[in-house]
Amino acid sequence: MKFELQHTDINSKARAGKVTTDHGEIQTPIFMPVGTVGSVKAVHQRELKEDISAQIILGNTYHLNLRPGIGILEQVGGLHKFNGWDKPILTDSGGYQVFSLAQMRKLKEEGVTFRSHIDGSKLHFTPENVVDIQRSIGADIIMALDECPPGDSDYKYAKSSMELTHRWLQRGVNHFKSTDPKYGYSQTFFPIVQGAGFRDLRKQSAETIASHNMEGNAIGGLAVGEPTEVMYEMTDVVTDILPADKPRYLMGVGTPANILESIALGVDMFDCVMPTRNGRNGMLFTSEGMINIKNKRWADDFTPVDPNGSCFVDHHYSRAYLRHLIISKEMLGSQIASIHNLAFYLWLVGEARNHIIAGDFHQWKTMMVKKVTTRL
RNA sequence: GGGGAGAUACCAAAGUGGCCAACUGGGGCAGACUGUAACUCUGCUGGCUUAUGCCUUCGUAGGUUCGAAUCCUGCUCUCCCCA
Repeated sequence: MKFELQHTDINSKARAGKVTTDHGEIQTPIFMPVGTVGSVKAVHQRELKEDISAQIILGNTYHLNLRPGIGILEQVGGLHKFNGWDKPILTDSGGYQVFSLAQMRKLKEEGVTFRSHIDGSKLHFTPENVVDIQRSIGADIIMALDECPPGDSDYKYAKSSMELTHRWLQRGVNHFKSTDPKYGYSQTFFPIVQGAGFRDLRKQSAETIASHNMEGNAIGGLAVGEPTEVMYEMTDVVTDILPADKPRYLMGVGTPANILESIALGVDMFDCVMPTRNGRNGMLFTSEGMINIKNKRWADDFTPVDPNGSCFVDHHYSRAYLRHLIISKEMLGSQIASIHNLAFYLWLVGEARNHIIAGDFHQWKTMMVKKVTTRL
């Protein structure tokens, strides 16, 4: 993987860059649609490419390991072959499941044991075997196994959790360096900053992560219950330390406003389930504000889903029709809403990039944050 | 023509003397959702007003009772079975 830093904003820490992988280039800042089980829910690959202009998508180690299982993925030659997505794929390590499936896991120095949410069977993840699994999945970008502690963790817990993540990181890096890609293209490995809501821990973690000198770095453990200002503050602290010549990935974030603010703080890569999940639940993000399409006021609004939108569904369908579909729980509703939201997210980061390059990012962002947080 | 069952809030359906403004589900109206256990979850859904308050409601008209959606009588309507 290669990263080229192309422009840096004068009035903020925003950057425009280019990541190059064996599966193609990624223009940053970028948003990466989440496809947990190898599928961006309700969206097919041609739509991802042509309507949404996605440049990279996510998969998840925990979920893909359960289904279809590593055997199948190795047999077919990796996830790209399996799901028909020939652009880059990044896989999360299962660190988020340490947080989201907290009731069904046990943390130990060695690793983490999950109770499968599907059949209750035991799964053991270590910093080493999640590298193996991600190599088998064929991810272009492999994430380190981390512990993602809740946003309201106290200092003592946050510190010991961070230290565990750091020890795991060393093991993960060692293992990554001693193993090879399985399918003939290169894979890279991103470590993850932790430290919950504490500046000194975040600082310490960012320094530790940076010292491993990997090709890119991630910021984890944010947007997990802490106040938004804390999230920005932590991001700010961390991006001051992480090297400028490597991409920075803020994991799991976020709302359109979160993304704009974080771009201004020097983040290059984002992923979030919000455009897809909230879309399925009837929430649309647009350049003029947020729409709860289930609200009665849209029942007879026969204007386009998003007149400013860039993709087919935005102009082909009306708000009234989309509301009808979502309320009737029709699959097409989920599809339209997901495609629209993802296309908007990709448009948003693309515009951010254009404005960074043009030099007026800061004022554009200020205006855009206002719009995007409006409720229509 | 004979016999039987039933009418409860927008719909369906519990409740068969006080704990009933009335279970529950659907529908409706809002809200939530941030590295996806999520096409999911939460709240409200008679009126006034928001209170340990009042008023009006369980087909309809009366009655019994301290007290009725619940018991009795008349009426209206619906459904099922047999002719």
